[in-house]
Amino acid sequence: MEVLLGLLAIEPMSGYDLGLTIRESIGHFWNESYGQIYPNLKKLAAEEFVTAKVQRQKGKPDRHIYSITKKGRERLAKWLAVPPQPEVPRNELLLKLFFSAQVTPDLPIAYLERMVATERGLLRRFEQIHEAIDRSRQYPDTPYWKMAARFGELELEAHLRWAEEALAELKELNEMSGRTAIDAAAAKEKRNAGK
Amino acid sequence: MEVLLGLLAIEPMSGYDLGLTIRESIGHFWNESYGQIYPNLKKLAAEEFVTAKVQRQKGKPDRHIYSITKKGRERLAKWLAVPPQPEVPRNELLLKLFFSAQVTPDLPIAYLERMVATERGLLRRFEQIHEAIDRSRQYPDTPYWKMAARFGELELEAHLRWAEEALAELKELNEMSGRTAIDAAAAKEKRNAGK
DNA sequence: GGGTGCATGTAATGGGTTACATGATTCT
DNA sequence: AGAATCATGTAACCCATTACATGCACCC
Repeated sequence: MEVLLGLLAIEPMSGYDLGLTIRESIGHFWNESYGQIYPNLKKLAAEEFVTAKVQRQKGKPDRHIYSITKKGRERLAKWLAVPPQPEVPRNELLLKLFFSAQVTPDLPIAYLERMVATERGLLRRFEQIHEAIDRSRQYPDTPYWKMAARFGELELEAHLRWAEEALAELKELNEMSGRTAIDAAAAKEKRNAGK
Repeated sequence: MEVLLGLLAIEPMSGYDLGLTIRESIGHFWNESYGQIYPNLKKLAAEEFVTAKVQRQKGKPDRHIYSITKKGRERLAKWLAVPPQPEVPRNELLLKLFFSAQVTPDLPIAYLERMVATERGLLRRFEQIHEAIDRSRQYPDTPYWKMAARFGELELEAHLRWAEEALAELKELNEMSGRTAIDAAAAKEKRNAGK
């Protein structure tokens, strides 16, 4: 709901564009589906937080370009003044890892390797985001946009460092899984005593 | 749903205990409310993934102790074998920061300072979690539990480093906000050219 | 000819939180 | 006396995703 207001405060655009913009520029910390965007735009228009102009097109459907109103800006400012509530995280990968003693270690190993691959790709995307922000020169916004992007970058780096550490340990566990649990525990004791 | 199965695979317990356990040991990456736990336990029992035993108490309501069945373990293993889907993140703080050009910088400054305070507290909690895991000696599980806790730790550290970096920049922006936007932009240009 | 992109929208479905209700005990 | 803890459970509600529907244009 308020994301729409926030983005329209930067620039008027259509519901479709809002979807694209959300995915491309704030997708790493926020998400909104079209099944949410279109009905919410209607509600915002009904309460006069935004106004719509129809733009006819040939061959393609009409575009509804939404602009924020003064009333909308007030509502946005009011929302921005509400301290953000701590989120309830849900990390399925960690949950499965937590229960992985129930299966063989090669399952979590595969998951972490997949995670490393996708996150490495994302890391490169952040460089592009920074460059895009630098090019845009939308003055008062840019420092905030960069901070948000930087957050994603630092978090990703932390994830990758963790994943490497965890993978090393999982592979050790995997090698030991041939022996019995007691042997494995003893081996670990010995190693820890050694250093 | 499957969290319940996973936790009951470690140890039989009541719905109430499941709620406490989730909050205390996996609360940093997963959450489940009682409005979810109790109905789901009923469903799991109806499909024979778990069985219940009633434990009478004086003064307090009866406790329903749930245990996982063979069928339940199979279902858990099957679920663990499904690759975890990448989550849709939602970070309200970052979203508000992203739009903060609409307000004065002291708003995001306050939010980040609050975040730093709460996360520092959490960081200390992680030490306790590690110690608790070390004490428990629940053999095959402990390495996985430690990895999950380590994830939370590293992520927190990354957040804190980011917050310090961002706070420094926000305070700079705040000092400049007395002058006009053009002055501020010019000042930044100069600084960047200087180094 | 068939897939993809543009562009809007609705309906079904599912997931989850919050609030409420109960009732005894223990702590402040 | 009043609040908090133990312990279960239900119902109302909100939010969100997914699937579906439409229809033209463009590319292979």
